[in-house]
Amino acid sequence: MDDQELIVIFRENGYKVTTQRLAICKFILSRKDHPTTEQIYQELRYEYPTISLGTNYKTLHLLKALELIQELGFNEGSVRYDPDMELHINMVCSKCGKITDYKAENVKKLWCVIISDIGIKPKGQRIDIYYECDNCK
Amino acid sequence: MDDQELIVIFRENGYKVTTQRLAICKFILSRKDHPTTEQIYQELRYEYPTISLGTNYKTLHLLKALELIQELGFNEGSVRYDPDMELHINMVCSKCGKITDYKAENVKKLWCVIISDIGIKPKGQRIDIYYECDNCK
DNA sequence: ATAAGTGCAAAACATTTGCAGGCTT
DNA sequence: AAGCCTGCAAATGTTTTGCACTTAT
Repeated sequence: MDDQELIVIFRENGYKVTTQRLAICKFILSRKDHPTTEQIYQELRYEYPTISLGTNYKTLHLLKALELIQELGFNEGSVRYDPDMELHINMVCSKCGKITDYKAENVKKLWCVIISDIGIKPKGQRIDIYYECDNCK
Repeated sequence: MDDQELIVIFRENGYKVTTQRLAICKFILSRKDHPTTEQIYQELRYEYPTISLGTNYKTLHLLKALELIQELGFNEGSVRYDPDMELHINMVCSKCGKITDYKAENVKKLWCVIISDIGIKPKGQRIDIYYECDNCK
């Protein structure tokens, strides 16, 4: 997603376009490693030293409300953000905590079978697999 | 799981058997609604008015380490506990937050297919479906 | 008797909120 | 010009930690 698309989305939803918002949005939307709030804040401070934690939180909530990112609560006392809104599996290393996404056509098909078995219309889903990643084993 | 089984598990793992531990364990193991730490604490205080929050947290961590319960982080700023360690789907109402488990043979079969597709040995998994429950819609 | 567990209170974190000043529209 | 947005700081909420006392072994 480029700047222009983001700007249109903000304006269409009645939100102003600010430097901070663009920066936070572009940052999280480009990351595939599901960073925590703190990681996002710390990395943004390199380029925008005066950016505040509050703005960081508010903007992430905004992005969630706009359904551009997904919030994943973990039990390490952290919330992580995932810009992939499509059906996928979060592969979580139970040692180092690294998360990568797994996406495959077959997963989608099987998931559809499960959904129709249950007989409800989901608003969303979250699928985690905990394992030991290559680096850790 | 009855008292005797729990007592054996504690002793075998080198943990002492105390009134508080038994109470907290029996409570959470019997609950199917994935209560939060606070809910567990508040409910236990009716019967054990002097029980402390610290003990509550420590015992829940112990149970997690013994793999008797699962800790599910949500993004409402809460951690919930689930005594069902088998493969199942957490059906989470996105309005009222109520969680019920969905378990079916078919889910297990399909899950096995997904796992073998990915080609790793998972240590565990978490599957949530967000929807609107009957009461809320 | 000893070591581990409890309760309490303080400390450590994470997140939210309120508000004065600044920036987008 | 008006109102939303930002940065800061204080408030809130949750979880962890330290320690003296108690209890299980």
